[in-house]
Amino acid sequence: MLISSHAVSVDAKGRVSIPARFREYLSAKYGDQVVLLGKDGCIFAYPVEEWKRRFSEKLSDLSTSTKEVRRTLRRLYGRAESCEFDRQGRILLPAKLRASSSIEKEAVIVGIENKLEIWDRRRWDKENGEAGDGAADELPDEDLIEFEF
Amino acid sequence: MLISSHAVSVDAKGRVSIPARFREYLSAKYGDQVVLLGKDGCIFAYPVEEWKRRFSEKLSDLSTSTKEVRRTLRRLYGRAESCEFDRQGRILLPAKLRASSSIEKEAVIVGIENKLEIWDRRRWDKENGEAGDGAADELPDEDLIEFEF
DNA sequence: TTAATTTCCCCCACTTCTCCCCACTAATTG
DNA sequence: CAATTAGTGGGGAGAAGTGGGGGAAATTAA
Repeated sequence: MLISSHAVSVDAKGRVSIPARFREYLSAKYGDQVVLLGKDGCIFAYPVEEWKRRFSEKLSDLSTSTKEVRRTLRRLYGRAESCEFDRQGRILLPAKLRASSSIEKEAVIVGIENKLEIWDRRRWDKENGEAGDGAADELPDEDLIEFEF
Repeated sequence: MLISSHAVSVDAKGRVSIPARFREYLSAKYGDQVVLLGKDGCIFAYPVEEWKRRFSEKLSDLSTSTKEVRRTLRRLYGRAESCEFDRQGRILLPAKLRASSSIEKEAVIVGIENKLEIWDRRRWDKENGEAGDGAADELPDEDLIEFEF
């Protein structure tokens, strides 16, 4: 299971190091290929098997006979990017996705169960960080969480 | 699995470079021959085996005794074009198909599971791009996707 | 049948980008 | 505190994308 967040830097070539713990888990369980998808102002990184499970498998049997289905597939696949770890355990974030998620020099990588999210650090702090406004108290009550998400 | 979109240029002779990742996947899995078919204002490119799987095999079983079936086959096969990669990994888009899909100088090639789509860049941006209309939010929610189709 | 024209495809040259490798620094562990 | 691992950064080789020249093949015309 993936969990926790790490601040990392984005180098001039647009690469980010995937924290070792995440990488070990991903490689062992899924292999080195991940699928990136810009969403919610950040980048989702699915292990490719996880992507297939969530999307391909559900969609591949669907008839493509309606225009609406073809359109949805286009948007989903067209915005995704497949990429692999380099030998240093980094991935290259395509310029397109960096732009759409405002990621420049500092990023935050968050492990969420079986995918990663990659955020621009400022945006992460602003939207999800624990700025001194007692945000910690805003965490959902465990007893309620199962109904809320 | 094919995934992601790439902007490419169309040269004066009507050729487009198929991005290396797509080409590798296609050649390894299917060989070098693809079948082009104009549809939805773009060009669909099926690996020939995929074409056969989708159409030939399903249709050859059908009786050709009805006029309606014969007519459908005529339209499908009549509009399709077979072509191969050249040594530089490019394909020549027949003028007919370029015209019907408005492809001129800039194109976008999209990998969608097991086929490619080739779009005029402007049309792609307009119909499927992420212009600031919050289009990203239109992506299907993973959890809902199975119920939507 | 030959000549003229067009189409297509191979090859080459150039630019850009990707990824490997190496080196350095920071952090972690024993 | 030493030793190992993790993260960061850049140089450079090779691959990928682009565009054009030229020749072979096919088509059309004479």
